[in-house]
This record gives sequence, structure tokens and C-alpha cells, in this order.
Amino acid sequence: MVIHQSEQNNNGSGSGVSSSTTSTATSTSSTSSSSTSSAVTATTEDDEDSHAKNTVPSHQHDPILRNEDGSMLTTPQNIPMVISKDQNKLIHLDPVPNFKEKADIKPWLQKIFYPMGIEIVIERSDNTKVVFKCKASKRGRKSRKSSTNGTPNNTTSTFEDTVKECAENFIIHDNKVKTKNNNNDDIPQPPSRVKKKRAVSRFNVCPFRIRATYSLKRHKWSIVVINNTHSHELNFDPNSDEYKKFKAKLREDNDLEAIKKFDELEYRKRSNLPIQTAMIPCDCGMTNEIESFNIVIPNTNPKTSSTTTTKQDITNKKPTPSPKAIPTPTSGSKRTINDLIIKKSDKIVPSVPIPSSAPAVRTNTTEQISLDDIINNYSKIPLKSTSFLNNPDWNINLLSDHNPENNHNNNTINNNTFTNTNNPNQNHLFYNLMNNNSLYNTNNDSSTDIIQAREKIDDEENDDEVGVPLQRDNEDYEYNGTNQIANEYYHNNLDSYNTDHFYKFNGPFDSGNIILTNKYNANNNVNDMNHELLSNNFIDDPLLNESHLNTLNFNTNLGLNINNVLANTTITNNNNFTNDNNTEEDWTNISNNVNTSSANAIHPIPSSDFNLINSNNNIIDLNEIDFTDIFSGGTTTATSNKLPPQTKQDESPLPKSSEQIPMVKNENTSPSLHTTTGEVLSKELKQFIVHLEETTKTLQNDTSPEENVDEEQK
Amino acid sequence: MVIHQSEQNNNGSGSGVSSSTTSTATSTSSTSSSSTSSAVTATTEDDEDSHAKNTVPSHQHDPILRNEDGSMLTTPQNIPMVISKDQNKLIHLDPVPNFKEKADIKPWLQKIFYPMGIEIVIERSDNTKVVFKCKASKRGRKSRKSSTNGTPNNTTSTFEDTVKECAENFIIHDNKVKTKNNNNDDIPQPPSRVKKKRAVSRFNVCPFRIRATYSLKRHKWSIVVINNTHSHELNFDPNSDEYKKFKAKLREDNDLEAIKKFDELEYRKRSNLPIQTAMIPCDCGMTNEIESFNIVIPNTNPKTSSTTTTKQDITNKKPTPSPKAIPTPTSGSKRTINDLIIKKSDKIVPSVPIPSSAPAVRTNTTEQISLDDIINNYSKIPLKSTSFLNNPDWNINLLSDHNPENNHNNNTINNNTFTNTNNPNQNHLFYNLMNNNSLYNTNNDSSTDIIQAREKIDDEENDDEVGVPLQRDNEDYEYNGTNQIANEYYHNNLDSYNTDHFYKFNGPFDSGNIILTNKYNANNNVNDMNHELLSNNFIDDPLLNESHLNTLNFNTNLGLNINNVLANTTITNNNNFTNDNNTEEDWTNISNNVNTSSANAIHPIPSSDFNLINSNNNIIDLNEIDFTDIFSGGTTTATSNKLPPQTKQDESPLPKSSEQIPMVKNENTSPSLHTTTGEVLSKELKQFIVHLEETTKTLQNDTSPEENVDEEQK
DNA sequence: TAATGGGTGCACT
DNA sequence: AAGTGCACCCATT
Ligand SMILES: [Zn+2]
Ligand SMILES: [Zn+2]
Repeated sequence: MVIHQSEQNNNGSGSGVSSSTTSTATSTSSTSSSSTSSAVTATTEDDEDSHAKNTVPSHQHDPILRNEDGSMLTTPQNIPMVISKDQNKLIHLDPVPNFKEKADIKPWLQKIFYPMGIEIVIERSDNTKVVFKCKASKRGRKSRKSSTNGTPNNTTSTFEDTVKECAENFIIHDNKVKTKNNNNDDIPQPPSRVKKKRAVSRFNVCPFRIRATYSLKRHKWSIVVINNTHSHELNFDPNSDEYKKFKAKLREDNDLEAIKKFDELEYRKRSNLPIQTAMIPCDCGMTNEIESFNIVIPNTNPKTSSTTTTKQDITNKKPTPSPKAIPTPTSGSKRTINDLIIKKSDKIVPSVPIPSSAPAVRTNTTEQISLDDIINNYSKIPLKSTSFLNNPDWNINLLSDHNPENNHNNNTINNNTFTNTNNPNQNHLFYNLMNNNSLYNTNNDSSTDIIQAREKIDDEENDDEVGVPLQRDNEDYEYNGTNQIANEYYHNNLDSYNTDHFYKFNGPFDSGNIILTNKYNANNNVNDMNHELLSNNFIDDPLLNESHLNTLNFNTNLGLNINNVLANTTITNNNNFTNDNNTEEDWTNISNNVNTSSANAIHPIPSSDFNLINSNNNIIDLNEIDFTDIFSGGTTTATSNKLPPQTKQDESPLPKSSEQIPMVKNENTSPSLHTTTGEVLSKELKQFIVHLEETTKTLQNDTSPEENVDEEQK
Repeated sequence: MVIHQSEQNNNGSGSGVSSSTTSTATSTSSTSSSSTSSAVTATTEDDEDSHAKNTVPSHQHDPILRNEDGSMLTTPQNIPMVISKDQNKLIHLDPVPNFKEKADIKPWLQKIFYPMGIEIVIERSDNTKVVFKCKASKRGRKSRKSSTNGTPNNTTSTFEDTVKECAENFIIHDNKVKTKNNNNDDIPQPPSRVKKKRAVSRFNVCPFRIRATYSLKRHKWSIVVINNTHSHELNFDPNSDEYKKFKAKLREDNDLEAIKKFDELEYRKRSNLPIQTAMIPCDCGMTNEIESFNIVIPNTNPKTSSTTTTKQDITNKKPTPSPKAIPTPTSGSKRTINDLIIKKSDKIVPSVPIPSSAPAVRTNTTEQISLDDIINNYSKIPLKSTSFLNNPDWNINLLSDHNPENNHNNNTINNNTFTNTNNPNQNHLFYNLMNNNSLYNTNNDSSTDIIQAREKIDDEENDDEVGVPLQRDNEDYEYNGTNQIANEYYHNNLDSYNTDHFYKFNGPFDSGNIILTNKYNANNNVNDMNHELLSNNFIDDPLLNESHLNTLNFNTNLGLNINNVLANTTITNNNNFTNDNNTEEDWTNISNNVNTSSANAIHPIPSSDFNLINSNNNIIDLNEIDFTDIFSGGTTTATSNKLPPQTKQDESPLPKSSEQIPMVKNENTSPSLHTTTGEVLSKELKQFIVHLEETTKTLQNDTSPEENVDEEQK
């Protein structure tokens, strides 16, 4: 399944990506189309009344498979080509994936139609059908002010314009026979029987439709393009909200292929590069692709380099043209080196100018590599599929000040420390294979930073796909090693709940991960915790005394169990754990959101049966008991409660534990339970235990001089 | 605030409730209206194109307050009257409540407009505005088949009909000045500049609008009726889904006034009785109302009766006519007696024929009263505001076989046993003041049974409003005493999750309530548990071995806390506790959904800090410990675990408690903790406790012979 | 949290 | 190319 690409330059690179086969009033003629549409009412300067028919569908000499009704069949590869043929015939998209949900259809279609400059929206949907149409243009800034003018073949009155517009709408629907007065007798006042349109702007009349229908018999969705013609110019707008959502979903779905494709598309759009509008499948080997390029540590002068080959052979490399002069770095001594790896694959050839003087993969070194340099050298090229094969002691500074939106995605990033200093723009770290890294952001503004530490795949069947391990069940994901994610936000981003500053962990944290958050009055959220979180530390900086609050929103729909959430996890200072429904009451037993320094909770048992209970800033320090000879499972050890320095400990407004429950001295010979102010156990139970302990102590005091610990059997 | 009622007979009682002041093509002329609308295009026999203008607004001689713009002001009492005046002027509804949420507006308006035969829907809304219109009629079964016919003053072509329809639509909106060719230059193909309507059926053209706008300055909603004219006949349809939802919300909100009003309205509708369309406030004392009527135990022959007067005086009683002949009971010996209590109040005069031969309030007796008899005697009259002043040993059988939908609402029902045998129709028990009752349903089909045990109000300020204690905070509600609610469902109602068979408890259950459920393979749900549930027993029938499952869906958003849910509650056999998000995982610690007979959990502590943990069908029987001298709070006593008979106990596949943890004999002199297989405490803690106990026992064995309990101090 | 009117995405029916 | 309930928007003033 090799797909080559045929790129087509659109003439006007300034305003947008236009479908090369759709003729518009302002664009040049399409490359391969003959006008077969009927009743093309040429528009006047006012362009009125022709928007529904001003496309020029072409249909001739195509080798496309067709159904008996003339509708066309597609392959995954030729869909864009077929669609771009611009026909009025039905175009069956076949095969289509086995969509599990109705909502999966739109993204799949968007992947096809966004590159063609078509932004689709749902016109109507239910469980067995989704009808898509073009999104209405939002051009009408002054549409309200617009008013009457001469229509092409009508009078100039507003009324008749209205008439005309209405009539146009109904021409599409009005295919019923005309019966006379067949009103239901129970209708008191039968109005006229012609349907009316709901208010629609003149920018919302495109006849293009895509219909997806679900066959209950075959349990399969089928998709047909119904009116492959448009009343408007096609344009790919990477800045639209809908597109951003679409892109975000790609990231959620870990659709690396599509992300790459659209990153490329965005870059081309922004760079006014030609946009490919059709992908012609072949296997001639002429258009292989660049899959990735390794970033290696540059020497002081980038002279020597050796290309690193992956398991794929380097075949015919089609050099991509450099459409724009790459600005040279301001400092001539910038050390930026990429290594180009070319392999035969069905990827898109990136139009990224790659320097050929990249050195080979680096060996161990302690140098720092500044991605800022690379980014600057290569203008605004997002780094994709880049391997950072660095040593643990390397330091990588993602200084992305100069790049409004950097996507450092799909890289293999191990054993590094990432220090992002973004001011104030976006910086994304997505879908990287990460192990033992530290991600450290220092953002000086309420920027939108998304750090999505992705999983490492360890199973076998995907080992040959290093770099593209995604789109599988979440159970396969792992976040191994000891990773550290830290952010500094200098502003109180109260509106960050749904947008900014979220970490998204899709894989279980095995152990030892640390999330350092919230210096200087920040409000950070950890959202969509889809998996168990085990043995992690949530730590506030104890040296700061500003009010700050960490919120962890656990999506308990996705397997996060109360019992497992905080097993062997240290919670330090002012963390607030909430669940979906925003009722703190439900979580009082695992929250310690009071502004004291010593609100901690430790639970030693990683079973599914325990609950971490610490509702009133109480401490139960199980370290004072040696459970090792008591625990049955044996897999767990008691975890000590790492408190902040004494400075804040003294500020605690809560009564000391001894003020509530009498302390019990720990005895060496038998385990004891040291409760301070704890509510981990009920008061009654603790009192009962205290009673037992005191009784024991009393008895021991009576008997200990004799040291008789003999008769253990009952 | 006394409101009298002026009832108006609508002429045609067969099809619906029509607004008496709205003229239609088929109805008679309106009572008091002068046509002030402009451009009324009279319709021909086909009635085409006139539906938007065929009303005759009236506006003259009204004593209604007006704003300076001519818009009218309303009082809560005269809204229906003002609305029914049918004017084209703006009608300000003022005052309106201080709506806390946007969603509160629609129910409030529905309370006004449903009785007028107007079903409103939201046309458009945002945070500061809600626009309502009439719900589109669903008459158009053959609307597609309908087609062209001559329009009144146009040609007969479909096109021109369409034109006319469109133009009409635009008349409402087309108030913009006409400029020439002010299209944006970036619009590639500017079509004609007149807006179009989205598709609308011919039944959806009513110009009636209500606009609610939120003033940001005054922080207040204001509501204006914009086009008080309709293109259709008005009709109150109590069977519409929207109305049912509206009614359900009234019940949720405990809006007893409105519920009564609409129950009355429904009854009138079903009985083809006249519907009041306006309420004229006055204080003449001419139209007092029946507030309630007591149902008392009839004698064998219903002869003697004495009217029971409440604290309100009986004033002028307006006898209501008996519009239909009430069918006499098949058995002449039916003992059905109601006692009419009439008091001056602002309620609606029910049009219910009341026998005058009701006896006085009963004293103690052991007779059974069959509400079935009463229902049959009074045809389909729902029982409302009925006081059951019975003794605890009475038995009331709600045999509602003959009534498709009985609403036994707003009654005071104490110390009774209700046995419903519904087959298969609905039976509602709403808003009753209930204490120490047993509700027992035996439904032979998957009927829709709603048993809503209502609260008893104990506070002072409402004691004078017995029967109407609602619309207050939930904290005021109480469900005192020992109530028992039992249902038998003989079918597996798998689809009952959102619809059928739900119990709704709005008040806290103080203690001793028992919910007996699930005989014979039933799936019953307890939904929307809005308050704490304390000291209740959820018991499956231990004599049955069919697979059955009880589900309790706790709405934790409304105050139900994990910690409080099951305090002192016995959970017996196959109960499945889930929370909102349907993830059983989150509730494993309080579920015992394995098919064993002995899955029980008891927790003795009604504090907010405990969690009931019973993930593996374990039992901790705290009765084996006498906590009374340990508990500090003193408010709680240990609850015994009432197990089913031994038959199922022996079938438990679980290991006995002694198989896991060695039993500790209870000592008289010191409390002990008897854990069987429990996970209420962690294994480790229990082992620790056992260790302490054993140590204690060992020590006691060593020292007890000497009985030295002296040196207690450390 | 200005006030007011309208377009349109999209799922429910 | 279902119609429509509803809300998230945007536009104008
Ligand atoms: Zn289009
Ligand atoms: Zn209407």
C-alpha cells in the first residue's frame, strides 16, 4: 500500500487552499475537468442567485470503479482523487472503516475532506444516519446591511429577491406530485402545503452533501458523497476552531499518520506551499518518503555527518524542492544538525528542507542541545518523528520563544531533561516515547501548554513499528521509569479548568513518577486521568507560601478506581482531589485541601480494598509501625510521610494529634498503631485499638519483668 | 391573594381545549376582539398562505396596566387573562420570579400557557435570552404529499406558493434598510443578499413568541409576549411528551399547587369538562374552593356522615355541576364515602362530584378500606388531597385495576399498609405525608409504577398548611418512622433503568425504613436518592433463588455521601450499588453483587468519615463486640446483621471467616473485634488488632488469675 | 453579565 | 438534502 503523491500548485497561494478542480469565478480553470453541469447561470458582478449552481462538475475518462447506479467506489487511496473529480454522481466511499460509533465518522471524513479545503459539519444525524454538509461560511460581516439589488432575471424589489431565494431553496426539495386539497380534516386551518426553509444565510447554500448510513443488516456504515459540487471556493483554514478540535482529536486518538499529514498540511498552508489535493497510488518507488530525521548533538562546526539508516533501506529519494529560502540563523555558529532517514513508506514527503550535513547519531556526551536553534534554523517547521537519542545527562532546552506553536511530537525522548521556556506561546509535546525524562516548563504567561507524556510500548507485535505504536487499547500503554513533570506558572490561571495547563496521562504510571506543580499561586489541573496512578508523588513546593491549589480531576469512567488512585502515593500540601461531579463531599476522605503544611495521607496497601481516608488534615504515620511481619501480601511496604520542612508544619491550625486521642507509645516487641489525629480508622476503632494497646501495655507492665511471651496458642 | 375562577365552556368539547379568545377559521368569532392586525390576507377555501395572519387580536376596553410603549403589565393573577386578551401589543409579564437559572423560565411559562392550550418550545436561547414559540404541530402525516394549489392573490404555480410562503416569513424579520452591493470583497461569489429560512413545515409558522431577556444591569429576567396571536387552534394535550416532562418536573420541584392545578386540568380535559382559560382575581367570596376531602372508613351502608371541618371556616361553597353521569358501582354495596371539606383558599374548585353522605373522621378500627371502591365510585377522578386518618392496623388496598392512571397524591397517610395490585396500569402515590406505612405493590406486568413516599414536615411555620408543605428546601423534609416499601415484579424489566419502577425518596430516611424488593427475577432501581439513607434495610427475598439484582443509583450530586449512604444499613444479597457514572469499580467497596446469600456489610459508625467496605462478600459482624462502652459519640449503636435463614447461608461459596483469620473469643472484660472475612478493615489492620487482642489475651491469661488491674498510669 | 436580534451546528424525534 | 428543539454563537446598536 504505497501511495505516491502528486502535488498541485494552486495558483493563488495567499488566501487559501482551493480545490484544484472546482472552478470559481475568480480562480483559473481547473486542471482536468470539463463542465458538465446543467443550467449554469453565469453570475453577474453581484453574483446573485448562482451560488447553488456555479460549480463545474467534471465526469469523463475516469477509471474509477462504479456501482450499477453509476455511483463510484473508492479505495482508501483514491478517495481524494475521486472526490476531486468533481462529479454530480454519487460517490460511494468504500471501503470505510468499521466505525464503532457514529462520532467516528466525522473525523474520518475530515481527514479526507480537510485537505481538499472542505470543512464539513453535521447537518443531521441519528443512530443510523449522518448527513454532512459544508460548514457555513462566516464571511457575512456586513450581511445584515446587504439588501436589495437586481437579481439576474427578476425584478429588483426586496420582496422578489426574497422570493427568488426561497424558490431556490425549494427547487431542491420540490419533487412531490401536486394533489389538490388533501389536507387532513383534523387540521383546523390548513396552510399552504409547501415547506419553508429555516433562516439560512447566503453563505450556507452549498449543495455538497455526504451521507453516512448504517445498515442494520450488515452492521456497517456506508458513506456516499451526494452532491460533489460547491457553491463556494474551497479553502483549508488551519486556524478554524473546528479544525483545531479535529486536530486535537487526532492527538487524542494517537493517529500519528494523520497528525503528520496535517502538520505537513498546516505548514504548507502557512508557507504558501502547494497543497496536494489528490494521492495517486502506485508502487513505482519513485516517491519514497522521509520518515524521520534524527536530531543529534551537533559539533561546534557541523561538518562531519553520517546518515543513520534504520531497518528500512534507503531507496529512491525524491528530493523535495525548497520553495522558500530558509533564513539563516542570525548567529552563524548555530549548531543545528538533522540527520535524514529515508525509507520506503506510505508517508507524505515533507517539504522540509533538510541540511545534508547532519552528523551521525551521537554517542554519549554531556553537551546541551538547544531545540531552539534547530527551530530557528528551520524556520517554523514543527519537529515531528524526531529521535532524541541522548544520554540521561543531556539537557534539552526547548526554547520556543520564537515559535508560536511548536509541536514536538512523536519523538523518542529518553533520559533527558526538557526545559521549556515559553513566553508566552504554545508548546506541545505529544506522543513521544518517553522514559526517565524530566519535563520542566517555565511559562511566564498563561499560555496553553500541553504536555502529553506518551506511552512506551513493550509488547511484541509493534516493536517493528517504533515511533508509531498508537491506536491500540489503553491497556497496552505504559509510562515506565521515573519521569518528572514540572511546571511553573506565574499567574493564577483560574480559567484553566477546561483549557490550559493540563497534563494528560494515558498510561499507567508504574512507579516513581513525580509531578512537581504549582509554584507561585498557580492552579494546575490534571485531567482525564484514564488509568491507575500508583506510587507517584504530588508535591507542592514547600518553600512557597502563596495560596495554590492542585486539582486532580479523575475520570472515573475510565477505570480510575478510588481504591487504586493513591496507593503508595504521597500527597503533600494543599492538593485537592475531586471527582467528576465536583462534589467535594464525595472525596472528603481523600482530600487534604486545607491550607496547612501537614495534610498528608499514606496508605500502605496497594490492594483494591482500601480507601485513603484523611478528611481533616489528620496524619496517620504508619511508619511508626513495622508492618513487615504483619502484612500478608508482602508486596507492599509502608511508606513514610515525607513532610515539608518544619516551617510550615508549625503553621498548622489544626490541633495536634495528641489533643484528640491519647498517644500510644510504640513498643518494640509488638506492633502498634500510631494515630495522630487520624480518621483513617474510625474514632471508635482507634479508641478500641488504644484500649487494646493500653490493656496490653498494662498487662505487659505487669508481666514484662518476667519477659514471658511463651504460650501463643489459644 | 385570593383568586376566583371564571370558567368558560369551550364549545367543542370533543377534540381539545381551545383558547376562547383566539379566532380560527373554523371556530366561532372571538368573544371580545377587534382586528388590529395589518395586512390580513384573507384565505380562500384552501386556507393557504394565511395561517400566519389568521388570528384576530383584540385590544379594547381592558383595564390592564400598561407601559409607556403600550405594552401591558401583568400580575401573577391576571397573566392568563391578559394573555387571553389576544393582542398584538407586547405583553410584559411582570413581575416574574427571580429565576435562578435559565431553565427555570420555561416551566414557569408552561404553567401559564399550558392551561391556555399553548405548548411552548424554545426557539433560541443563550445565557441572556430565551425565545419561546409554539411547538410545531405534528399533524403533517401527509404533508409531503401535499402540493400546489391556487394562492389567493398569486398565480397557481408551486413556485409562487413558495414565494409567498417565503415572503411571509420575511415580513416578520425584514426590517433592514436596503443598501446596494455592500458585499465583502473577500467573498468569492456573493449570492443574493436576502436571507433564507431553514426548512420548516407548514405547521410551524405560528408567529406567537415569548421573549425572556436577562438584564445584566438589573440582574433580572423580564418576559414579553411578542406576538400574541396564533396560526392554529389552541389545544391542551395532556398526553404530549413535553407536558409529561413538565408534569414530572412539577413533581420534582414539589410544586403541589401546580400539580393540583394540572391534575385538575387533565381531568377536565379527559372528561371533556370546561377548561378555565382565565382567572379573574377578586375577593368577593363567591367562589371558594374545595381543598380536600377526607376519606374515612365507610360503614357497611353509607348513610351517616358528618362533615369534618378543618381550621378554616366553611364559607360560600359553590357547588360544581356534575357534567357527566357518574357510573354507579356494579355492586350496590360499595362502601365509598368522602367527606367534603370546604375552605376559603386560592385553589381551584374541583369539578368532582362529592357525595354528601360521608361520615366523620373515623376512630380506631381494624376495617379495611379499599380505595378501589372509591375510585370506581367516582369514575376516573384522581384522589387528591385526601387524608387517610387511619390506625396502624388498618389495611388499605389500592386496587387500581380499573383505572389506567391513578394519582393518589397529597394525602396524609399514616400507619397504614398499602397493597397495590395493579394489573398492568399505572399507579402513582405522590406527595403524601407518610409515616409508618407499608407500601406493597404486586404488579403483574412491567407497568410504570411510581411510588414517591413524601416527607413529613415538622417545622412550625407550615403546620397550618397541612397538605401543602412543599416548595421548600430539602432539608425541611423528613421521612420519619418506620416505613416499608415493597414491590413485587414478576418480569425482568431490563429497560427499567430510566423509566419504570423507580422509587424516589426526597426526604432523609431517619431510621427503620425497609425496602423490600425483587421477588422473582426483578430488576428494580432506586434512583435519584437525593438524601442520606440511614438505617434502612435492603433485603432480597431469601426464599427465592432466581437471579435478581437491585440497583441503587445514588445521585451523589445532591448530598448523598459515600460516607453516609449506608450507615447502619443492612445490605442483603445481590444488591448492586452504583453511582452516577455507571462504573462499578468505584463502588466495589460497597457492593456485594455476587450471587451469594451472605453478602452483608454493617458499619456501626454514622460519622462522615467511614467507608463501608465489603468488596468480597465479607462479613464483619460487629454485634459480637459491645461497643457501647467504647464509642465516644454515643449516638450510635452497633447494628446486627440480619441474615437470611440458614438455607442460603449454607450455600455461601465463600470461606467462613474462621478460615481466614483466627477467631477471637469475645471477652467480657474488654471489647474485642470479631472479623469474619471482613474487609471493612484492612487485612493488615485486622491482623494487627488480632495481634493486640491475642497479646492482650495472652497477657490476661497470665495476669488474670491475680486480677491485678492497678497501675494504669504510664 | 449592555441590549437585542439572528445564524447555524447538530441531535432528537 | 427528513423537521425541529435547543443552544452556541455572531452581528448590530
Ligand atoms: Zn461546499
Ligand atoms: Zn401558536
